[in-house]
Amino acid sequence: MSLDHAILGFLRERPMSGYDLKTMCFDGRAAHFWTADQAQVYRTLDRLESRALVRSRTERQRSRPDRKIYSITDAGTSELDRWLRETPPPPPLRDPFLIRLRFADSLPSEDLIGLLRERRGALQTRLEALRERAAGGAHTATTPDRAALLERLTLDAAMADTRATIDWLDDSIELIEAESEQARELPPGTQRRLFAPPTAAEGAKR
Amino acid sequence: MSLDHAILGFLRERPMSGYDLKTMCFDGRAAHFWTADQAQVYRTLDRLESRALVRSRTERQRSRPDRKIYSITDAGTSELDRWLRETPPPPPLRDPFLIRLRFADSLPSEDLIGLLRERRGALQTRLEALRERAAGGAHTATTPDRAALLERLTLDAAMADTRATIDWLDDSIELIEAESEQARELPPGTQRRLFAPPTAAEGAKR
DNA sequence: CACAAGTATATGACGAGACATATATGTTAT
DNA sequence: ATAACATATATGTCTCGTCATATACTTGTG
Repeated sequence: MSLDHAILGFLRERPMSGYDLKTMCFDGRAAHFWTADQAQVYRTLDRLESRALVRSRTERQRSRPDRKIYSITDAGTSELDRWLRETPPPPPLRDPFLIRLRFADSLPSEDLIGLLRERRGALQTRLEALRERAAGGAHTATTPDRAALLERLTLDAAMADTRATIDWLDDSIELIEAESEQARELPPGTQRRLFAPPTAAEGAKR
Repeated sequence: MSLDHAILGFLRERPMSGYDLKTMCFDGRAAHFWTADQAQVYRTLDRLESRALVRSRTERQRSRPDRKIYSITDAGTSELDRWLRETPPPPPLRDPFLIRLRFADSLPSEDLIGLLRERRGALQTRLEALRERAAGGAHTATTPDRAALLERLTLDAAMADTRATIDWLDDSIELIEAESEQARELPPGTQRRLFAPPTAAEGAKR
């Protein structure tokens, strides 16, 4: 259902072809909060048209394949506005990386830390890409344009999320390093232990 | 694939039935990073057994339905350890709420802000639940147990993520309020504008 | 006594999403 | 020349995940 409304949203801004939606939107402006497969975009457009939420006209091009330009209908606009007011509960968090981490106690400490550092690197790269997009973005906080502000906020969300995860990884690496030090000092059997704060990271925020 | 390995991970800790996996793990200890439908758990166990990664024995109970207790095989343990070392790129972010936000410029400011506040409330509730779980958790940062530490880190991840999103929502609400003030002062046509920092929130962190 | 809830496993049906492949044409690079 | 690439749409197929439903026994509640 999400993809349906994402497409309605983009088509309300301007009519577009499936190709445009895929390349400009789901591989571009929306890539940091929603992606979509090409096949899925076309099939969703079909379905939306059959429900009369969008309509299409074929645009003939010289020396190019025809384009099917979709535009939103009044019914589509109503449906979008109705959907915008819904407040479904946030979906449960699901992160495959946390599955890996949760069961990685069978790995040597070095490998485990390597795993976390690798992930950190990937997220750092992602964060830099997001920052570049934000810098080049339309709404550099001066346009009194609601849509541009909201687009900017979606980028902020992605950046906030990525940065928080990086910080968590840094804290986690430290904790694991401290714990593996400790294990070296106190070989199995010796069950005395050093003090460590409540896994740090968890200050008295909010 | 993720569910396969989550199940292998839990079964490596101790043999369990599908019912246990569903109620204790995917509705309990793992719920903050992975969930699974009951039907999917049983079907995945079937598949893992047919691949000889787990085996089952039927435990007869008096005055209760039989239980099929699954345990991990050597092949299962190898597969889990192999998988643990994989470093796939982080999956693209996907957040249905951000679709809604992105296209919510057709809503009146009050409704838009209501949407954000509602979400904030839901996340605050989630955060409190996570904090309780963390407080009651096994690893209160004193056990020198790698598995308990890693379990704790997954909770930290969920809390960090949730808190970051709440902070972002607070910043966003402020920005939208500021913008809608501004719009009231400068009715359409009047294209002068007030100063606003680069959507705040984006300090010079990291 | 009826009914709901807890324990326990299983199947049918469907939608969402990913991947591969097919088709057609023109331009650009090797 | 030929291959690769960009433009443009479409279909087949598969996995993952969700929802509904079926079965069967027991305990607790009204």
